[in-house]
Amino acid sequence: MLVSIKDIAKKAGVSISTVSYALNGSTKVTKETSERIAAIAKELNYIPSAAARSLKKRETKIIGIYLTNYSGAFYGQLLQGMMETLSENGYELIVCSGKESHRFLPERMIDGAIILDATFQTEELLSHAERGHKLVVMDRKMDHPNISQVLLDNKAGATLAIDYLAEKGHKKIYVIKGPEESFDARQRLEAVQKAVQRYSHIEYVELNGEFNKSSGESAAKKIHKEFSEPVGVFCLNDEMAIGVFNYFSRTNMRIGEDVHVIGFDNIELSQYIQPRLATINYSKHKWGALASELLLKLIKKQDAEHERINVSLVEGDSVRNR
Amino acid sequence: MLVSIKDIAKKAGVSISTVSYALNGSTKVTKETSERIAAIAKELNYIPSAAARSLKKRETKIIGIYLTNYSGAFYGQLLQGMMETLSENGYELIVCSGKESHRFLPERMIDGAIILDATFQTEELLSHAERGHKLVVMDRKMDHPNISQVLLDNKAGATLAIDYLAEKGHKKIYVIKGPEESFDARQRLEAVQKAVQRYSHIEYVELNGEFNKSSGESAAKKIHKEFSEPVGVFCLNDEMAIGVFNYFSRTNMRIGEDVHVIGFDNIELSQYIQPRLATINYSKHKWGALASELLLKLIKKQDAEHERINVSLVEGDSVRNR
DNA sequence: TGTGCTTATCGAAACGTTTCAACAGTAATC
DNA sequence: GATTACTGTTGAAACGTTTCGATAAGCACA
Repeated sequence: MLVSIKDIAKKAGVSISTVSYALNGSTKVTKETSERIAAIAKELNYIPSAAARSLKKRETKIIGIYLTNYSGAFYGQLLQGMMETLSENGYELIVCSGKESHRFLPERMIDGAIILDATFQTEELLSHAERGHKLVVMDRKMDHPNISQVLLDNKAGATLAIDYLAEKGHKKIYVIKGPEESFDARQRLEAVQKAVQRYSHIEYVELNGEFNKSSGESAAKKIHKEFSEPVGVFCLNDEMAIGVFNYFSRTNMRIGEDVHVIGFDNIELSQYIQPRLATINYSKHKWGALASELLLKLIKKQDAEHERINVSLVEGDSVRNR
Repeated sequence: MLVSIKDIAKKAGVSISTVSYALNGSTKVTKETSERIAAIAKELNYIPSAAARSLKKRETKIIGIYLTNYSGAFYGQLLQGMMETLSENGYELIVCSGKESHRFLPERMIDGAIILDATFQTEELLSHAERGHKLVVMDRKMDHPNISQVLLDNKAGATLAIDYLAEKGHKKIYVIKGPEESFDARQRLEAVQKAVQRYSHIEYVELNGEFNKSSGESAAKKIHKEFSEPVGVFCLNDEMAIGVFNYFSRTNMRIGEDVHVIGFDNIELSQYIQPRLATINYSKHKWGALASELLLKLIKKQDAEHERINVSLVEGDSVRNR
């Protein structure tokens, strides 16, 4: 027996509409009754039903964040950034992951969603936007009045990394790529290819990677096999760089001497490993917060906006002069 | 204009109840009409309204997880563990954090909640349980038919740590405590006090800590000031141990020689810092998964259960023989 | 006294489901 | 041929809100 607006109405001797208006702070209802109703509501321990409200108002005050997996090292900070902005504005965050969850976006009448999940087809997202759903994408470029985007400046980051290696005198550079599905990986790789062309004397080799430690290790193994002179290695994310560290720690080769490594993401770990990993930094917290802000704007019927998160170089002893 | 069950009914020339039964796979409705309805539903691009269903059925298929903050190092794995079990069973996970979110538990008619948030008062939780909410607590002991609990074996862990230090010949042991609100911190401290009594020759000192890096650093500073001979330090979590590492890396004292450190949690970082941090390990993934399982059981009207997560010692060069 | 205006309150419909009880229609049983 | 039992379908109420349009009361003014 949930206590509803109806019970309050009965006890207060008014109609349910009055109660509804009162509880929602409408100016129509007189201050006197309004206070009386509030008192009764508290007394009866009234709790509004979010479901009923959603049904009627066609809004849920819920935002969905879609991730592929969140064991990844920086999702914590990302979520933290989102939570802060969202909860300040009365929204809650629902975290969705896995194939099943796609169903969820339309069914829940979620007010909006943030996408960081390559398993979504762009057409799928487009059709949601077409139906009026508000989206923010963090993992692809899209152009639609219901879709905002906030992307990393991957190009600048990758260029920074290559320049750094070149500047330190490296003539042979390996790049450990990311998964084909990842937008960030593709953008970073593209920028690398462009950057490397500017240095005609540099020998440049691409290796496959999957943005996780074990693929970093496998790549490192290949580098080890054909090793003859000091090389630079740009890992398209830090996680793989850790894998490279792991591999070479079991050999007689030294990071920062024989193998010079730079990563991307500046995850927390990177500052603790020895030697400190050079990498490309950006604020995950800000990234999440900005995505949320854009989404809230979009929900308030404002226009789609496109933002970019700046990146910067973090030097570290994992890269030294050749 | 959302397409509803009503539109399907009209198009199929049947009543809305038949459509509802058909779509829910009731055996009452004949296979023939059932298929016809399904076809029409697909054709019209029908999407059920979760809000309407929730309102009527009084269930949401949403589980809430309440956290204080999730930038903490192990929340990723924890959430991952939860997500897996929950989504297999058709539930979604809504992550709640911050004072505001307390309101959320009753309003959303969430089917159940997992609590890992010391800012909840135990009485508050009790009253929710009393109203019929299903809860799993991971951060306190509670006994109620609607509340299951799954706790770490903090006692065993803390004892393991002290024994390890004692075994390595340490005669002076510092303990860096956790925040007073934290159940885990309290349990660990209690066990430490008990364990230390068994070694009458050990000098034992408590220092305050807040489970974060900076409080680890402050504690380290104190240790540094009164330093005269090699000491053992048990940090009640790894995060603070990292703080201790940070502090001493700026001094001329060496971890594993002058200061011997053991932590608790075995966060990912711990295996990468130099020297490897000795610590107490347990599976965060399993912890999360088990909590979810218990909650699902509870929702299916089964009894409350209490489970315990085992811990084990991870040796590391941050603790050596004295 | 009647007209018009404002203000506080109310009734009722609507949101999209689920599900109980009722209902025909057919088949089975005596 | 009457009773019973089952089967597939239906109507209607209910879940707890919001909100539009109507209504009544109060007041000022002519």
